[in-house]
Amino acid sequence: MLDIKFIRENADLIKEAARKKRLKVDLDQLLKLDEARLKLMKQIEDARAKQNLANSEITKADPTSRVSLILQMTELKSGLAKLEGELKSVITEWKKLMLEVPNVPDMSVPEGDSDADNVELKQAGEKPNFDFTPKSHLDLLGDSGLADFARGAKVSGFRGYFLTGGAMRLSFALWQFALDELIAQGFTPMLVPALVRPEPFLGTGYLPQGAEDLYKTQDGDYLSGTAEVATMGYFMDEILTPESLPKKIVAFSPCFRREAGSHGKDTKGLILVHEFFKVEQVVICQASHEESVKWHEKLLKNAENFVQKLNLPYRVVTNCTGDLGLGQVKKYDIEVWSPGENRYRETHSISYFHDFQTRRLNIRYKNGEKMNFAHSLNGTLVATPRLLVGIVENYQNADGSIRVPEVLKKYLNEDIASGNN
RNA sequence: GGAGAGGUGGCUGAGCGGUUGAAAGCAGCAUCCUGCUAAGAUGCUAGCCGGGUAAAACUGGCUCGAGGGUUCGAAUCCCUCCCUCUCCGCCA
Repeated sequence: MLDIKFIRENADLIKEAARKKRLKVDLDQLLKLDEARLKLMKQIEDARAKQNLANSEITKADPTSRVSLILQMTELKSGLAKLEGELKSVITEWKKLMLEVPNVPDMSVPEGDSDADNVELKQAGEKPNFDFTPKSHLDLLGDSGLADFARGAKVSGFRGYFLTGGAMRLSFALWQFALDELIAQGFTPMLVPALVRPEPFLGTGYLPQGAEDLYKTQDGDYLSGTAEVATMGYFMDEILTPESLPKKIVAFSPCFRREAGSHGKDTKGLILVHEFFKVEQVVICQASHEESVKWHEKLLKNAENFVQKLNLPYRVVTNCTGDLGLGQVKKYDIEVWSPGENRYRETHSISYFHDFQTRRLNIRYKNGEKMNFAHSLNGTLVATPRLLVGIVENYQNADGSIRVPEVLKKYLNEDIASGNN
C-alpha cells in the first residue's frame, strides 16, 4: 500500500509503474473516489462538530432549552446518517482499489514482460568440466532412490517427493550451514509458523491478489509460501524503537505453494514442488531509500557468499519490471548452474519494498516526535530441495555418486552415496 | 469439542450513559535538587484523517478488539463477529 497523498501527487508516476509492471489498476477511479471521500468527510465532520457543541450545551442547559436543543439535534442526525451511508460505500470501494496500487519500481530496474527479460548482472564461479555426460538431478537422485517421485505422487499427489538418506541429510546440512552463517552476522534465528492468518498475507502483499496460489484451511487460515509472511506478521501493529532497528532475522519454515497456472512447467524433479523448506533473511530497517538499498545489496551479498562457499557456479540477474510483485521496488535473483539442463536455474530471490509492506502491516517506529513506517526487505538464503539440484548435479562423479561440498562436511562427513543407503 | 473470564494509551490497569482521549502506577523525556553510584521534587509524553503555518502555535473530526443497533449524546446499554486467557477433554 502506498500513501494516498503520494498517490494523489504522483498519479502519473504510478500509472507508469503499473504499466511497467504489467499490472492493471484504475487510478483515475481511485482519485475520483478519493475526492468524494474527502468531501463527504468534510461534511460529516462539520455536522459532528455542531453535534459535539450542542452536546456540551445540553449537559449544562436548563430543562426547557434542553428539550428544544435535543429536538434540533434529532434533525441534524437524520442528515448525518445519510452522509455516513454514502461515505461508507465510497470507502469500501476506495480501500479495494488502494490494495491494488503497485509500488514504484526503482529507476535501475530494466523494463520487460517476464523473467525472460531479466538482465544478467554477473556470472561467478567455474562451471564444472565433466569427462562424462553429466546426469540431471532427477536421474542422480531418482535412480539411486535418494529421491522417490513415484511414491511422492502416491502419497502426496502431483509434485510430491520423498528424500531419503544422503538427500535428506544434505537438506539438514544446508539449513544448518545457512543458519550458522547468518547467526555469525548477528541475525536472530527464528522458527516461524507456516499456518498463518489472513492479515499477514494481506500485509505482505500475498493477498488478495495471490489467493490462487495459497492453500487455505477450513478455518480461514492459509499456508504460507515463505517464512517472510509470518516473520513480518511478528511485528504487525507494533511500534518499534529506532535503536532496535534494523531487525535482522533469519527465519526457517516449511513453504507451501499451489503453483496454480504453472502446470506445464517443471513437472518432474525437485525444481517446482508444492512443499519445500526455506531459510529466509528478513530485515526491517529505518525508512530511508539509502538504508533499503544498502540492505538489499547486503542480503544479496549474503546469499552470494553462501553459494560461493558451496562452490557453485551461478549468476545474478536484476529482475525486470514485469517480473516484480505488486509491492517490490527491486529484486535480484541468483540462478545456480544446472549441468544436467545446461542452464541456470533460479534459486534465490532478494527484494525490497520500501514501506509498502509495513504500511499494510502497520509496523512503525518513533523517530523523535515523528512516526514512521519502517522499510522491509527479504531474501532467500537457501531453499531446499531446489538447491539440492545444483549441488548434486555439480558435485556428481562418473559413477553416479555425489561428493559433499567442503563447507558442509562438518554436518555431513561422508559422500552422498548413490545406491541403497 | 465442553465450561468460564476478558479485550482500554509504550506497558500494567481504573472507569461501566454526558464534566473521560481516558484515573493511577510503571516506563520514557525535560528541569531542579542532592555529592555519591543511586534516590527525591516538579512538569511533559497516544495514534490517525483534515484545516492552518516557512515550520510551529492553533484548530475540526475520528479512534477504548471489529461491525451494527439504542440515544440529542456510548469506552460505558443491546446484537453479531473476531481474538486472547483459564479449567476440562483430546493429543505429538
